[in-house]
Amino acid sequence: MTVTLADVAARAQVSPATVSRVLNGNYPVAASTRERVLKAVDELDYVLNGPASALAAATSDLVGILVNDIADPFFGIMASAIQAEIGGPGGRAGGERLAVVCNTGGSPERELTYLTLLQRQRAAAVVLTGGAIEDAAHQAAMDTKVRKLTDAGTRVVLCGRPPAPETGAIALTFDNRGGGQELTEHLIGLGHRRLGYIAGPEERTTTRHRLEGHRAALAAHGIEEDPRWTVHGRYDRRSGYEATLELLRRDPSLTAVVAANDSVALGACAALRDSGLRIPEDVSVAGFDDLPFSIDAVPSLTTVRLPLGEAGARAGRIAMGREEAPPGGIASVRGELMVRGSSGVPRVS
Amino acid sequence: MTVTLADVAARAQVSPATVSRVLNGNYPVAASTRERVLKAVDELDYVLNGPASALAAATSDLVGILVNDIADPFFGIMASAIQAEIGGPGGRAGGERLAVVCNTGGSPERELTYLTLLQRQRAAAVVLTGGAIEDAAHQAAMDTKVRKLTDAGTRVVLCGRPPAPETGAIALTFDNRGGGQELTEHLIGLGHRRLGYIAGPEERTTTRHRLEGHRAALAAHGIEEDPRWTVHGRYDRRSGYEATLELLRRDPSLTAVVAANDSVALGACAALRDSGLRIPEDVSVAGFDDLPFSIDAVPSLTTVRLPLGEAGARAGRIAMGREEAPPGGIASVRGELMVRGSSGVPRVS
DNA sequence: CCGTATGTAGAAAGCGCTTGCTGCAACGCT
DNA sequence: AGCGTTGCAGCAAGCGCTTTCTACATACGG
Repeated sequence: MTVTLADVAARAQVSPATVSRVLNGNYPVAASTRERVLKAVDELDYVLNGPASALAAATSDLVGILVNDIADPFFGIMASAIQAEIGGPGGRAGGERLAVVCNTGGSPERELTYLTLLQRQRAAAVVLTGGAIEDAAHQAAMDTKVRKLTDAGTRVVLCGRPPAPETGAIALTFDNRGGGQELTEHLIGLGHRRLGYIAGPEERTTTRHRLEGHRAALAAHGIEEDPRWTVHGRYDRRSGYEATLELLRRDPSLTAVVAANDSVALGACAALRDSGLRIPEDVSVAGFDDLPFSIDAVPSLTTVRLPLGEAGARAGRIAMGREEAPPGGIASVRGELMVRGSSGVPRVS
Repeated sequence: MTVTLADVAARAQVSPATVSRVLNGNYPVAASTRERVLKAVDELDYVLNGPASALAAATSDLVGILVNDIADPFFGIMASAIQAEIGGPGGRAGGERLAVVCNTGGSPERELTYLTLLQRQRAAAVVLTGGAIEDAAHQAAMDTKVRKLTDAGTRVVLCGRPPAPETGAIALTFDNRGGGQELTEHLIGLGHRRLGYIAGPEERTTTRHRLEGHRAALAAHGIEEDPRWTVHGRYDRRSGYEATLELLRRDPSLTAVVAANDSVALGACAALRDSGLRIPEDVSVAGFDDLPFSIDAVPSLTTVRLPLGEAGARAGRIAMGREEAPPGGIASVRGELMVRGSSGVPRVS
């Protein structure tokens, strides 16, 4: 059978208690004893029984990271940063923490399920990333679940997600509204007056915030928005392609298209090109997020850079208690406007 | 304190054993009793203690998925497919399986560490994705570790990774050699005779296999390879950009550049463009993998499509024992040549 | 030289669950 | 009617750790 603590203890001629203490390093053990134990551990190739340890200690080394779509670099970059900060030494029992990412696929049910699963595993912390779903019932369910986790001592931090008051969770929100506004103001500054907007799925907070920023910019410059100028889609390229065609059909005189994110913007570029329009001479395009591929687009994409890596790292540190939580448990992270080749002055009409 | 099985039992007026059996559903329980138990579970909002359960049952609901780089869609797509197949109902204790992805960042040490961590958690299965590192010591260490896992009853499957004989792991390998050969033959068929090759990191099996395929194609057509035509880099765009510049410096007369993967190919396109060369009129470019963004490149990328999603799904099913392992525990998955705009007949020199 | 503080190790009681075995009705068979 | 089945439920023994409490040296101050 597998080697147990007792086997190690026998071999090192000490009690199981001592072995446990050496491994956990939270109790004085004489250097000579420690050495003997470590030697036995090594010789027997002992691997701690995680469940047993977690049961006895009432907490585990597991940390969960929830993402909407693991195939989307937006989440991949964030998850990578979080995991880098969380994983590694520092766990219990002389071990590493096990930072794991869970892919919800954007489904509210799976989101909840994963939370339950992590609760069941007695996870040490949980980081939730990405925009939330604006459904009252689901949000309420999430909030109670989160509350339960924090009550049980699991640290919960939200990264790029709106705060959840009264749940004990710490939030690092992206200022999507501000970024959206700045982006559209840039376009307006170039002279655009007829701007199409490809929004994300209606039920996501991110979608609403970016759109609100866009509208705030229009309003600030006295531009009256034509209802035909906004189309809702998904956060992917395909959707951007189709939405752009629809936009063009509704109003061929648009001089700029603002997309919900970079993937959508790429789709928009393709659609424009396929429609025989040049970027930015005929139509300017703008994205959001500044994912790595955005700079490779031809022309490269004007967008709002979100500090995904930095925010993720910070969220990770907070989850580990290595960095203080922001005052009030809420911090807003700003994006940075990246002006590149896909936006230019509008054609004279 | 938290609700335990005993609390539920008390409330339902049955023994803890019965509650456990209802939850696990692996033992006959009278319908009326079951109902009473379920009601109590619901009323008390009971969440199973995972560690306790895993300890007693000597196995857990955890399934690990190891990836080299979570921010890379190549792995994201595969991980997503695997997770979709593995997660969800079917776990023990009326529960879901917890499919988690672990980001090794391509580091051999972290790869090993994660395996230990998963072993410690008594994971039910582990899926390893991506090419392996060609370092004898590391491979030996990995093999013993894997052997230990399979011996302990953890199913291990390799997805897009070379087989590890004698370890008990099941392998679903990508035919990188065949794909690489087919790709280069396509270029040769168009008339190219001077082909640059941007390889991945030297120590990865994937790199070697793709390069071998490329060389096999050259050899098959009697083209003698100039050593200046091959450059090694990383699997990212940046690397592709720099490598292409280097290639151009070494031999400006190249008419085609074959890249280690699509990201590298994108970088190559950018470098060529920045050097005033047209694609494919002046230089043809080819990638590998066919990630979603490849079709958006301008011109769209000629590449080899790897069935990432299908392979991942299959790996997931095998890991769950829901699909039979291939004969001999090894299967090779072929890629499909996608001829698109980035490859054309060479300019007349 | 004795009482007390100090440093280190062991004994043992769980942590909350699973499961082999036992117990007991109710049932059907001869 | 007697007895082996069958169907459900409970008992209790762990699973392999952690941790409190106890025990024993040794060191130290008065």
